[in-house]
Amino acid sequence: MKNSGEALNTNKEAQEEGAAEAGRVSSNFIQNIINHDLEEHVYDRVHTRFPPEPNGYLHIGHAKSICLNFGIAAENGGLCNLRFDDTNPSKEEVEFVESIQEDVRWLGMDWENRLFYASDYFEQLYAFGVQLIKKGKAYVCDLSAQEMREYRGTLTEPGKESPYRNRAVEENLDLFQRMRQGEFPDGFRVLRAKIDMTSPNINMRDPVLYRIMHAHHHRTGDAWCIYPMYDYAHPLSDAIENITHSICTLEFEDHRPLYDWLLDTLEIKPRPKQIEFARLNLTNTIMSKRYLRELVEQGYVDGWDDPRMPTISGLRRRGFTPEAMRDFCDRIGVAKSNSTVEAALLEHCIREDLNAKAPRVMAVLRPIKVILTNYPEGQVETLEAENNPENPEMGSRKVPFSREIYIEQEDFMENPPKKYFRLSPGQEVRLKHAYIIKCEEVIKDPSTGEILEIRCTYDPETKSGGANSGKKVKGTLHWVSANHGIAAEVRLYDYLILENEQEEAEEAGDWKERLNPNSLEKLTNCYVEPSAAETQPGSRFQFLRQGYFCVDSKDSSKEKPVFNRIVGLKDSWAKIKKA
RNA sequence: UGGGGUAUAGCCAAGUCGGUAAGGCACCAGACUUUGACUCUGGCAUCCGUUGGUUCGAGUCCAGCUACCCCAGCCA
Repeated sequence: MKNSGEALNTNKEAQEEGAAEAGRVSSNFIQNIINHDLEEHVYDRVHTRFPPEPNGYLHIGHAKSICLNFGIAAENGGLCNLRFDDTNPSKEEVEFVESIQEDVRWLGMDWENRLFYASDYFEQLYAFGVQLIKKGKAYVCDLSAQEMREYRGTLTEPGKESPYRNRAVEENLDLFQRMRQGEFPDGFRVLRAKIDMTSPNINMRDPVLYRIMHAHHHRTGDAWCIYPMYDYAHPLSDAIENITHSICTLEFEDHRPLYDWLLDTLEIKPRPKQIEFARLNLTNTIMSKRYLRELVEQGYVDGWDDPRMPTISGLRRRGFTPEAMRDFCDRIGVAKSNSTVEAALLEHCIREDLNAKAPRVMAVLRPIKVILTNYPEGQVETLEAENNPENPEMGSRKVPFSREIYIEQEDFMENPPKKYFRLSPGQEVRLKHAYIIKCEEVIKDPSTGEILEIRCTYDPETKSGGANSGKKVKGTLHWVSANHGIAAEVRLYDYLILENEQEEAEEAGDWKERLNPNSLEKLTNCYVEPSAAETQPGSRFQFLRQGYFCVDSKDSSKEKPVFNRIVGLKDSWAKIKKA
């Protein structure tokens, strides 16, 4: 048996290990509270929970909460439960309990054998209700919803007491039991806490604890026709699971007095502590469940897992890694001020992760043909190409080279501006892993002026890795051999929402006006080098000089590979061009 | 005119007993470069919403003011 001193020590060690692993000292106000609680022996352990309602798909805001709850537990040698807050059957579905588990697992979190449902506690919750009635702290109220609203008062005016407030305990007990029995229709009566109708905090004006709802519950079926409210079920579920720190978002701050009232009234001894933090806001996207649903239902996107969506499933399909997501959640921090994190930080996190992991490959998205006039017809060379300069252990691959190749349209300009390092008439560039070539002639369609092909010569002395490969040129281009390239589709994603700096009008409904009409660009005439086509859905690459791409998990096939752009590479040329 | 919160750089965010403003992203400059990437180096708050006060000393303590967010579901 450990004494509390040892337990504390273990916690501290775990915390230090966690911090060391992360390479930084984790410091946020929640950890400070926990440090204090451990030192003062308010608790001798840490137990958190992630409590989603299964009424939709998880998004990156939930990821913040998941990382926080599981992370805080891990850093303090504690535990974190996954609990479905399924107290409103009219909104909840098994489809969501499944997708939520998939998403939490994908993020790398392990709830072990601690998967719970608030609905598991319905019987206990009912018993607590009976206790409250017996203590004279709850009563059955017959006011209609409309009447109750009127009795509640307003933000500035106190409410008034319900005429049913002083019913006898026996009558309340009888009525509550008959509510459960299904004797009354929906909305006919409710169970209410008896607190204070004049409280300046509206949540304390005799809040509803139970409502009648003849609805089929995804787990309890038709066993119940009364369902507990969040404010009632949550603190008690926390207590039942021996949660120490119940972390939720800011809008529940006003509910904490009720949370505490319930636990104190029921004399639950080491009371779990509710702590509120600011939810995540991200630029260039929307996070509200309602708006996300509109995007899906009104066809602005292809579904909840559309790669442009901020849902976990969307980000996963886009090609984000769990590691990058966790890193992001670490970096944004946890505090109580409403804030909006720039999308650039998320992009940085995925770039940093993939820079180390993703094999390099060459792909031409908007091809233009280059003919090497002095390269023997029919000859094919197999060039050696490193897979990742950041990580030599990733080895190398073979890339076929021949007389006709494709390069990127934007890598050639007939009349280049200053500082243009790429191909233009008379200029030399290196073809990555291959030779230096020189542009000799531009073939155009005589009627339209469109460039049909570029004729170049190559310098056989400059083969990469060869004795004379040291020659320096300004530019290096990626390319794909015309006869060997695999045709592919590439989907370029951009922000869903455009931020207009000038207009400060950010009223609730106007997000649709900021929808980016170009959030998806499909390129169907792309060529990737052969090695990129022999892959599994979900595998990720860096397309040299372009960005990070992921084989689409739904639409890609052997015959026609489909790649999603996860994020582009940083592009300082784009900045120079603009200036 | 009620209650609960929050204000530190363009964006996040540390700042524990009051001792002279961490870190990251973004941005700028340079080095390196067979990816205009990566990496590296340097720069980027005389100042902490504001006005006063206490103090040898205030982002931290006190008082006032201002701005923004949340709350009147039988949603969570």
